[in-house]
Amino acid sequence: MGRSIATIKDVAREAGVSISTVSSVVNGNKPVSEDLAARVRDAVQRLNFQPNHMARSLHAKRTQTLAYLTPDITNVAFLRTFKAIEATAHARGYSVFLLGTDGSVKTTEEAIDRVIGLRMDGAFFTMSWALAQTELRLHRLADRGIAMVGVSGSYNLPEIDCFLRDEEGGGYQVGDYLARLGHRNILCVGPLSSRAADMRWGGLRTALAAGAGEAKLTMAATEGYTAGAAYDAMQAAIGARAGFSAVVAFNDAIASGALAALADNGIEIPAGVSFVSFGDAHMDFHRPQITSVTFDEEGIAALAANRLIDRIEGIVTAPPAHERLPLKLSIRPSSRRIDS
Amino acid sequence: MGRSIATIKDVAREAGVSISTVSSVVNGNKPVSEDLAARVRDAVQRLNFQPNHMARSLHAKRTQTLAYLTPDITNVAFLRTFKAIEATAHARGYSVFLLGTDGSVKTTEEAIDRVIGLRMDGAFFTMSWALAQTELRLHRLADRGIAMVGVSGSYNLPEIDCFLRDEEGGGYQVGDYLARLGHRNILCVGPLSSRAADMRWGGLRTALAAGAGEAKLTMAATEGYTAGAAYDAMQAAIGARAGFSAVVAFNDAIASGALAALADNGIEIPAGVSFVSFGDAHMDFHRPQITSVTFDEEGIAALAANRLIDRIEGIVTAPPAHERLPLKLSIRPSSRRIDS
DNA sequence: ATGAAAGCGCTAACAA
DNA sequence: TTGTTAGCGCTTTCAT
Repeated sequence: MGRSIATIKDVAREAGVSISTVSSVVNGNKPVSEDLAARVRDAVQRLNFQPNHMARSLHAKRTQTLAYLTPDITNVAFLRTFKAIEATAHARGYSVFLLGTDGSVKTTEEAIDRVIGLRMDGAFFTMSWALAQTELRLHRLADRGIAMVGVSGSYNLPEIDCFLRDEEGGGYQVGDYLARLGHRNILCVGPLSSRAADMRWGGLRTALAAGAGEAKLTMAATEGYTAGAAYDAMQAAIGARAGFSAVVAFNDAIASGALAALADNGIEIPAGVSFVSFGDAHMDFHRPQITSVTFDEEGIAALAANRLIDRIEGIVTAPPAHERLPLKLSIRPSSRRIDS
Repeated sequence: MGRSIATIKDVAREAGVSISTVSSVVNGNKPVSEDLAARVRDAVQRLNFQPNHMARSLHAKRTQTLAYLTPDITNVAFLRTFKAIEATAHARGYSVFLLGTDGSVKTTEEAIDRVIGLRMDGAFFTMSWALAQTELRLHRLADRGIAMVGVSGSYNLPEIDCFLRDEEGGGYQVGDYLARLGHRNILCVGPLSSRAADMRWGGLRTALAAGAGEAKLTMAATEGYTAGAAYDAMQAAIGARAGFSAVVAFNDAIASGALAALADNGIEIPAGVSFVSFGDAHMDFHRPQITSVTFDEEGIAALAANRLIDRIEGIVTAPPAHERLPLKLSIRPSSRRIDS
């Protein structure tokens, strides 16, 4: 146990060469005679040498670490994004920290402090509401030359690359679909004061207006994004006899709470009511399967990761791009045609 | 943007003091006259100085970073553990990397490489099967003085502190409960060659033997831990008319696949069959609610995190402890009494 | 092709 | 109390 870790110096001594020669061999960036190179490789092997990352970073002023900030590390969609980001990052030699913000400004600030403190090279942001509140302080990162990109979420920050979802388009697809099935009274369950919600419900409303003369949209507002809140909101809506033939849930967590409330009231899907969700592919095994708006998390993640690293490494210097990636409506048996 | 980041030197110049004075003020470990201290704090403020973590670590030979290795970063139970670990770690000044191993030896090795490469101070391991396979190579960490503790999972590694779950006790509770309800034919869905499975089914069997003279345990083996695999296994068991009155699922992912298969075959819970799961509290909103074995993830995580850090900081030097923390059976409406 | 030496930003002896 | 200085382990000129 006492055996201390081998340094480049130890390797140099062991191989009988200078430390700069060792460095050249290890990094393979400077020509070295085969003879010495072999001896160095040998010594590295014997001593189990691994370059000290701290020393390297200190010199390079780069740490090869990134951060992924997201409001809820428990949300499967974000996790899938993280995983994909990590894969790309690892492939390019970067490690990434998963930092939860709990959707609170304070925790977000702490996370940002951490990014700065650890001198991370870049950060991915889930473009959520709390983040937008923090926006003003994001310059702290920019000032220090820390690269940033936005993923998922709905807020577009003009200063940075953003790879977001076409929420409006997604909402439109849902509305269009429901309208075609003959639905005229739709209950939306989800948070009220969220940009994402505005866009989703907005798209929905547009489609309804276009496709189905008279249509009514009722809101069942949840406090926050939890299944519990959705359960309560749904119970309230049922109690109020809101009179709806279809329910649209803001996301899978919301969906699962709403579905539970529906079940507890003996309302069956799709017989009693049709159900659609903005899904995180969380509920593949729910029965009946839920029609939902899905998204290529992995694709967007790879895009974002490569862009961030390209910025860091100076490969891309163009002005920030703002992309809205398409959502797809996966139709499953949770909705049915009704007679008007 | 071009503005480079302030170093301790800049602060020293700005405040008109020596760098060691700045250091003392920043770290508050050496007495400094109020006059100079104030000037330093001012300069720090003005220059927005934050000590360079790399430089610090280089000197300290400590990075204040930890790793949490787990087979599936998508599993809610592990994530909750991670979150709790992170909370404790942050409170004590450490950051933690979430590293997925996909339950594969190769990926686990890569994760270990990363731990070494980044010179992390310690690592949490989910004591899974793949990890046990890697066991022999874990000495690479030990050799370098990297602290380790095991959490969750079932494998006890004698060399390190382990905070595991009392799987057998959990299994026993399930068996006891089911036996009391009169069940004599029980189907177990889950992986076959897993230590955790052995222990869970073992406890179950013991309880059955103790409580219910003749009882039959049938295995529906899944390949891996996915809901998809469970769905297939359950379908097969139903097809084989295995004749069971109760199903016990290995975990929530398995449960969700099995439940889907049951539903697709028109078998209702608990009317058609009783259902119990080793749960990750993933399914609070499933209907009917599932009786399940639950666990205090947060508690174990805090325990493990504090222990790991205590080891790193030399606060604890006692020989490795091996604790098995109790599981609790949360009874919900998914099981019913049957007549024998 | 090889090596000596100067930092990278910080901490901690050691002097003053 | 304050300042000077020698590293921590590595990369990278710059000589040789």
